[in-house]
Amino acid sequence: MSEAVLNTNPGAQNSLDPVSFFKNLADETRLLCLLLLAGQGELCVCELVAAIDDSQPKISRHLAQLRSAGLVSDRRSGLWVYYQLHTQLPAWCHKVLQDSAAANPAFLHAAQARLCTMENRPAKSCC
Amino acid sequence: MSEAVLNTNPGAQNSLDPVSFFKNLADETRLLCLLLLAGQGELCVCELVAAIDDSQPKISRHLAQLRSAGLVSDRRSGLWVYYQLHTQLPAWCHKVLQDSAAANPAFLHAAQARLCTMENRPAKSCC
DNA sequence: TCCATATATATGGTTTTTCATATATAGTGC
DNA sequence: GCACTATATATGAAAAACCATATATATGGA
Repeated sequence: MSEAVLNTNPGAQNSLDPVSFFKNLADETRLLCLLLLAGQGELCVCELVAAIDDSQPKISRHLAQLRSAGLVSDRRSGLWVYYQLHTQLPAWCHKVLQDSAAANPAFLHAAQARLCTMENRPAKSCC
Repeated sequence: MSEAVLNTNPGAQNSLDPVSFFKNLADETRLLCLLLLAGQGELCVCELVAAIDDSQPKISRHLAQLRSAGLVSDRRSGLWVYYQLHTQLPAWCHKVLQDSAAANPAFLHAAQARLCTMENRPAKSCC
């Protein structure tokens, strides 16, 4: 999967213009997904659904948007699809996400708490 | 002017939530305004109109939105109204703007060039 | 089959843009 | 001082474009 690419030439990673990038951050659901992924490394859809406490189609749709913009990549493992920040995300985008997460703990707190108390988490993840 | 404030208690500056912040950056006109202001310090409306090369009402509307969100402040000097990044902008927001400007020279280049060759600039500004 | 995830369609809502006009200040001549 | 004109900026209202959500349905692996 994850056929979405930032651009066709694999070397340079400059096709993500700043306006598109910020458009993707300008939604609570997507920003939560990105900042949670920035902190946790990799999460499957059901973990994001539990953390953000919203409907599965809604989360899935926003993840698809982030994927087609090249901000995240996905991999399937059995039933679950895991998302992470795209490894080829430009450095400045990564920095913006890290800085935003660090500067806004209150924005992430509830979601992180729900993630940590989630029952039957599929992976060996943290917390 | 500039009755817009980030919040009512003058001390803490936390009322700007990250989603609202990024919504304000998620538009080409507004992002150009912000990044130009981040680089130039202070610009009047007519300079921004010339740099961005768009209609005056459009620029004015977006500036009003940025002002009411608390991202910029304005002061009138004679006929001209000068805008700058709000001095009480949270540090992480300032950082995001600086990093974005530094990482995306191509996004700003044309506007900066138009600004520098602008005729009859009102102020003693740079270039 | 069941479960996790993705997608299609319809709909409601928000954002953006444009045009025309209004307001504010400055300058000039009287 | 007052009237008139010019320039800079702001705003009201309507149209257009865009975005997000819900429901229902589909897909694909175990």
